[in-house]
Amino acid sequence: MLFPNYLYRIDIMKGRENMSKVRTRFAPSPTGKMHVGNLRTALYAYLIAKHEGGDFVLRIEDTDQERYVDGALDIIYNTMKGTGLLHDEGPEKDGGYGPYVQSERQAQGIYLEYAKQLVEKGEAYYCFCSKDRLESLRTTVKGPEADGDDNGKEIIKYDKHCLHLSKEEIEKNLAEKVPYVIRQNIPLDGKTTFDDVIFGEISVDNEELDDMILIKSDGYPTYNFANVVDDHLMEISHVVRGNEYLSSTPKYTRLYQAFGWDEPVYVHLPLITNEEHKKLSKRSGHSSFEDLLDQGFISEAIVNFVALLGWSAPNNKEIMSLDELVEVFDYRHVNKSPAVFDMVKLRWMNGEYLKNMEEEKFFNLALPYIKEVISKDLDIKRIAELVKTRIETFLDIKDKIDFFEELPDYDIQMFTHKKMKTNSENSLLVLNDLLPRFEALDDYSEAAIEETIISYIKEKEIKNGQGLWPVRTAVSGKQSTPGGAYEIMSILGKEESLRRIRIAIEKLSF
RNA sequence: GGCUCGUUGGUCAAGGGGUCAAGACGCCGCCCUCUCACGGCGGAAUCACGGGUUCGAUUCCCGUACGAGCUGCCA
Repeated sequence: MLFPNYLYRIDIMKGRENMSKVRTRFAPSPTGKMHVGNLRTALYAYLIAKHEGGDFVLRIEDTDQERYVDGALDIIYNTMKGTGLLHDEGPEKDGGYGPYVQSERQAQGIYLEYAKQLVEKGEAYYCFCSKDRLESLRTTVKGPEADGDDNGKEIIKYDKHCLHLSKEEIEKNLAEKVPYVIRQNIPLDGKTTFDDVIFGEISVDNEELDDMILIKSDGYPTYNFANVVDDHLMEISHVVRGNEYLSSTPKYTRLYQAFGWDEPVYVHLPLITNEEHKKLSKRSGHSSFEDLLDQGFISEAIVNFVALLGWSAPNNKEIMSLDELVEVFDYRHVNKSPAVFDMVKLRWMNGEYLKNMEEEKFFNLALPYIKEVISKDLDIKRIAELVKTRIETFLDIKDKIDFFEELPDYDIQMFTHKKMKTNSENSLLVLNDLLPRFEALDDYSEAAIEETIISYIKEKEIKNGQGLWPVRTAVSGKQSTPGGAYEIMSILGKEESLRRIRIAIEKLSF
C-alpha cells in the first residue's frame, strides 16, 4: 500500500467537501418523545448544512417494528416545526432521494438487494442459526470483585458458524424457508481505521468487531445497515450522530469499503448527561423536548441552550437565535467531553428570553398560566407585565400571582422589617391613618394611589418604606410580590383593597 | 471482562509549551429600591494524579485513577 489508508480517505473527504453540496440528515426512530440528545443532534446537523448553504434531510428510521410507537411521528414533525429546524427533504417533501421512510424503502427491496450484493462479494453471508444455538454461545464475563454493573455481564460472540455452510446447504435452507439473517463478514485479522472530525483517527482490531446482522429474519434491515445504504444513496456528506455510535463506526467503515463507496465525514457528538454524569433518562424529568415545554420553557431557549452543550461561539455570545447560530456555527470546534445538562442555566436562559420578549407575545403565552390562577376580573395584562421580569419559566407564574386571587393567611410578623424600619405597631398606625384616605379615593389608578400614599409619607415625615411596606403587606399578605403597593392596589381595585387593609388592621389590633 | 473515548472552577466553557488561565450560569457581597425581581459593580472558586520530553508544561508523550459509551435480529 502506497499510502496509509486514512490519508487516502482524508483526501477523498476533502474532495467531497469542496466539490459537492453539504447534505446532512436527521434520522430519528419513531419510538416516543424527542430526547434532548437527539434534539441536539438534529440541531447540529441542521446548523452544519445551513452554515454551508446545504440541505437538511429528515429520514424516518422505523426498521424496528416492535418499538414503533403511535403518534411518535407527529412528535417528530411537531418538534422540528416548533424548533424551527425545517428540513429541505423528508417524507412529505420529496427531493428526489425518496422514499424517506425506511419501512417504505424496505418494501421496495432496497436493503435486501444491497445485502445480496455483499453476499456475492463474500462480504456478507446467510446465517440460519437458531436462537438456541446463539444462546449456547452466550458467555458471562467476570467483573471486578467489587460490585459493579459489569459484574456477570453476558455477551454473545458469534462464531461465524454459517460462514462455512456449503452452497448446497444454503440453497436447501433457503428453499425450505428456514428463517435466516444476513451477517456482515468481518475478517479476524487486520485493523479498521476511520476519521472523525471531532475525535480524530480511531483504529480498532477487526477481531473486536462482531459479524453484525445486516438483514433481520423479518426481512427488515438493522439500523446499522440501513443507515449506511441510505446515507450513501441519499448522498449524505456529513454524518452527524451521538457519541454512542463511535464504537460501531468501524463496522460502517467496513461496509463502505465492502461496497467500494466513499465514506462521509463523521461528526460524532459528545454525550449529554444529567447532574450525576449519567446518561439522561426518562426519569431525569428533562429528558425530552416535550417535557421541557411542559415545564414552562420556550423552544427558542431550549434550542439555544442545547446548542451550547458541546460548543461555544467564537465571540463568546450566548443568547443566540437559530439564524445567528447558523451564521457562526463551526462543527470543527465541538467539544469532545460530555456535557451536563444544567437545568439551572436553562432556567436562567429561559428567563432571559422571557424578559426580552415582546409584550404582546409574552402576554399571549403567559395568559393560560395566569388564567389558571386568576378567575376574578382583574387587569390580566398588567399582571403579565409585572411578572415578566420575575420569572424563569411559565410555571413560576402561579406562586407569584396567586395572592391576587385570594389573600393568603399570613402572620403579622410580616409587618416587621428592620431594613424598612417598621414593625406591627407602626404598621397599624399607618394603615389606620391611610384607610380613610383610601376610602375617600375613587380613582384607583396607580398614579392616584401613589399620590395618596406619598403625600401621607411627606406629611408624617416618615421613610418611604415605613409607609409603603405596611400597605403592600396588607394588600398582598406576602413577603415579596411582583410590583409594589400602587400596582397591587390598582389591580385589586377599591373594594378588595379596602377589605384587605381592614383585615390587616384587625389582625394587628388583635 | 474486552474494546473505544473522555477528564480546565459546582455546571457550561475559551485557551493549547512562557497568560494575573477568558466569559457565562450558580453562589456571596455592595449599589439601586416600598418587597422580590430587573439593572449596575465587585468577590470566592479550576487545569484529576504520577512520571517523562523541555530552559519552561494546563497545553506534547506514557501510565494510573475516575467517568462514559459499545459489546442486541435497539437505535
